Amino acid sequence: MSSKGDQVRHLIVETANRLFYEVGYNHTSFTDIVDATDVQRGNIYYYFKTKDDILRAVIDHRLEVITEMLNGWNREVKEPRSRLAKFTAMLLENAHDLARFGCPMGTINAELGKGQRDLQRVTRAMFDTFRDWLVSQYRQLGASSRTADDLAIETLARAQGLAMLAHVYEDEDITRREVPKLEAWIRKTTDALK
Amino acid sequence: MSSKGDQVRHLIVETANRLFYEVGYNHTSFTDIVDATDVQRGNIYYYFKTKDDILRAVIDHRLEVITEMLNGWNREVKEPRSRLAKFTAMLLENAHDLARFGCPMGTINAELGKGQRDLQRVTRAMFDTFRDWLVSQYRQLGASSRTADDLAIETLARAQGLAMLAHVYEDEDITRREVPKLEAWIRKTTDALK
DNA sequence: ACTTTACTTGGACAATTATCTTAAAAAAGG
DNA sequence: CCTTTTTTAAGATAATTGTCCAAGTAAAGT
Repeated sequence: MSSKGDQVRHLIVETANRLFYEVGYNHTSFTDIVDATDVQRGNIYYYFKTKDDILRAVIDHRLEVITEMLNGWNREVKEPRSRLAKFTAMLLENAHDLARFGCPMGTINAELGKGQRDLQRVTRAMFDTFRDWLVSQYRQLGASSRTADDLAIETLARAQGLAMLAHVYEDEDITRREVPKLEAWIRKTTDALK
Repeated sequence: MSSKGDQVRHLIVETANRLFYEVGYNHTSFTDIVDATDVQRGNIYYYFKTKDDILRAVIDHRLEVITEMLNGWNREVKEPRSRLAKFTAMLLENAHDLARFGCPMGTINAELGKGQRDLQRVTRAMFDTFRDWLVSQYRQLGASSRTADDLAIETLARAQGLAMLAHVYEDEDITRREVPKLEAWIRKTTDALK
C-alpha cells in the first residue's frame, strides 16, 4: 500500500523533523529542505500547501513516535515506578543530542511561543502526551488526580530544566549529573504516596 | 554628556530588547525595529553594522541590568538565604511575562543554540552571571566549590524548567505552584550545608 | 564664522524568502 | 494498450530579508 507518494511524503517529514530540531523552524528555509531531501520545490508543494503544514505533519509524526514509545513502556514494564525509570533513562540516552540541540519539544515551543502562538499550541500536544502518561503513572501509585497532575508538571519541568542547562552549556555531563537527582526525587516522592 | 546619539542608540537597544524577547530574534525583522523605533533604516546602520551587532548590544544591556540587580541584592540583603529568596521572588514577580514569552535568557538561548552557536555563546554570559552569583551564595552558606556549582546549576535548571512549563501552557499559575517548591528545596538544601 | 564631526534621510541593493504555475513524466487501473 | 491519476520537474512570482550608499541636516569645536 505504501505508494511512491507515501515514501516521498515520509522523506520530507523526516528530513524536516531533523532540520527543525537541529536548525530551528524559522531558521530552516524551503531551500534547506529541498537540498536535504533532493525533492524539488514544486514537488514539496504537491504534498504540503505551506511550511506551516510541514510543521504540523512533523508534530504529528513526533506524536506518533512518542505515543508508540509510551505504549511500549506500558506494555513491557508493569511497575509504574519502573516505567518512570524508563522516562529518566531516556534523558540519559539522549544526553548527547540534548547538549547539542536541546529538548526537541522544549526548544520548538520556546521558538514558536512568541510571535506564532497558533503553531505553539500545536506543539503543546507533545507535552500533553507526556503529561497524561505521567499523570497515569502517578495515579497508579496512589496519587490523587490533583497531586498526580502536579507531580507530572514538576517532573516535566525538571526534565526541561536540566535539558535547558545542558544545552546552554553544551555539556552532556550536566544531564548525567542532574538525572540521578531527578530519579532520587521520583523515588522519594512515590514512596511518600503509599 | 548623553548626546543625541546615545539616546537614539539606547532607544534602538531597548526596543530591540523587547522585540527579541516578545517576538524572537530570527522572527524580528529590521522593518519591525524601524517601525517600533521610528528610526530610519539607514540610521540604525549608523549605530550598528549588522543585526547580530544589535543582538550583542542587547545582551550587553541585559547583562548590565542583571548585574545591577544582583549587586543591589548583595547590598540590600546580608543573609545569603534571604538573597536566594530574592531570586525566587523575582520569578513570581515575572510570572505573567514568563507565561507569555518564557524566560528571556532561556528562550533566546534555545532559539540561537541551533544554527547560530556563536550567537548562543554570547547569550550564555547571562547564565554565567546568575550562576556565579548563586555559587557565591551557596559558598557563603558553607558549600564546597564543587557542590556550590552543582547547586547553582540545579537552581538554574529548576527555574528554567518551571518557566518553560509555564510558557508551554501559557499559565502563570504553574509558576505560582512551582516556585514555593523551589523555595522549600533551597531551604532544605541550605539547611543541610551546616 | 567656519570647519569638522555627528547624525539623519530615504531609497536602492542583491539575495533570500515562501508560494504558485504549468507542463511533462511516471505509475496505476482497466 | 490506452486512459486516468499520481507524481515530478523547473522555473516564475511577488514579497521580504539584511545590507549599504550618497547626499543631506544638525551640532560641536575652534
